[in-house]
Amino acid sequence: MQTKGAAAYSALREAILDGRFAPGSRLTGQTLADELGMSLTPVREALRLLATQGLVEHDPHRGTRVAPLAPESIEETYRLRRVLEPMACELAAQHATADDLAEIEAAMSAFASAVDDKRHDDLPELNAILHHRIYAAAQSPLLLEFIDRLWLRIPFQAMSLVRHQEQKTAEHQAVVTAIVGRRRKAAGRAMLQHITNSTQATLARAKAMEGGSDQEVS
Amino acid sequence: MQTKGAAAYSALREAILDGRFAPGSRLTGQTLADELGMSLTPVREALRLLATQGLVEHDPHRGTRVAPLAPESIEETYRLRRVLEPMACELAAQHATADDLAEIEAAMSAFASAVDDKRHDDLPELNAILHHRIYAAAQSPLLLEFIDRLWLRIPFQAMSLVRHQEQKTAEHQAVVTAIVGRRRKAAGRAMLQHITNSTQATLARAKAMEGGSDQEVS
DNA sequence: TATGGAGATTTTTTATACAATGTCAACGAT
DNA sequence: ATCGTTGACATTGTATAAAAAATCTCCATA
Repeated sequence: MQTKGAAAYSALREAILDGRFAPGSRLTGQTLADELGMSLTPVREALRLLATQGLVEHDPHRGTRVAPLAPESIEETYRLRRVLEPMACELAAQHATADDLAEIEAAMSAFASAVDDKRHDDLPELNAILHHRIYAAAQSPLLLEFIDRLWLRIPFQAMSLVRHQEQKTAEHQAVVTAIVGRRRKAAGRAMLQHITNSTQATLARAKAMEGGSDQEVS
Repeated sequence: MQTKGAAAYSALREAILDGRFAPGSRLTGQTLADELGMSLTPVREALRLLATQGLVEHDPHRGTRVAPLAPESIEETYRLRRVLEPMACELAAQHATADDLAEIEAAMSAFASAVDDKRHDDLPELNAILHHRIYAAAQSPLLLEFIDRLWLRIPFQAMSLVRHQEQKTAEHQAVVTAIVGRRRKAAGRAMLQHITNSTQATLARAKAMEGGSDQEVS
């Protein structure tokens, strides 16, 4: 079983990304501890972790509040994604082991099947797994960690808007094919294209719902 | 007065970077608490913070140990530096405020003066300040954090080898001039050149001293 | 001799109690 | 009437103690 600190962390993280806490609202330790059915200590730990990841802001002796996630921070996230994730794909095309490739293709099939079967609820998870496996194949732990940090800032939630899934599948397939074929530059270009397309959709959607919290992912 | 958690953090951080704890050695909470003259709680907090920054590794119920920085990770560090730091320079050229530019030029002068006066001991510090101010001007907190992470992996220490300081000054000056002149691409190129040159020196030096710990920086 | 496990020990994790600090409202002075 | 001060209150920071988990030791057994 995971530690309570970890449990508190994921619970709070999910709650914040789901928008269950209004941005800027205060998070008092004891209250959260009561709600989560645990003591103050693990809750504090979770809050400190969230603070280092920028999801909450903490001032000594003054408390922690959920970070008001500015629209420009979404832009920042995607700017970094456009640089780091294609880079990871290039490295993956160079350095992926046979095992890596097998896992990537398995994740690709799983995603494609879910699209075919219209299992829309599974898509965010499968999408995340596919991306993560690709990046892991780059054999660059620090780069992987940075990318993970970026993904922490992408709220999953509903992800109910499942239009264009066929296009996303095609884009994913292009990336995977390039990596398996060891075509370094092509892999990077394909991922850049994929992210650019997603960005368009996300920013448009974010603007449309104006302050709404769920977004297009991947 | 700062909180004890913060005090513990900086104390441990400095100790680790100074090499006072051997990489891979175990950091047990109670022991550290005794040495620092405080209780376990703030020490734990500090350790968690250090873990998010990659200076220590933490496994649940198994303890935390100082991260063993692998030699191949030097290469990884520089690969990411070559991407992220030029990117930050481009952004700085676009978004730096008047205050940012003033601080950058002040840091530039300070570095140049130190070179002229042969105050070699001050150079690593001044170099770090200059770089950091440039990156801070990019107005991209997350990018700044990533770059800080990279710099954590560059051991400072001796840095006694102070050859080529005139060249480094010239390279710095080129970056600063481009940023002040709002020449985005030129700023990125100049920094890339600077880092590439440093990389050559660093890797050569690292290979030469084979396992030695101090390196050419910037 | 090698192996496997029960108990002891160490270390981490969590809970609870206490201290320190900041906030806010009521009050008084200018 | 406004501004500053004081004190009660709420909340965070720290210490200490108890609980849980992992590791280690050592002996019995194959």
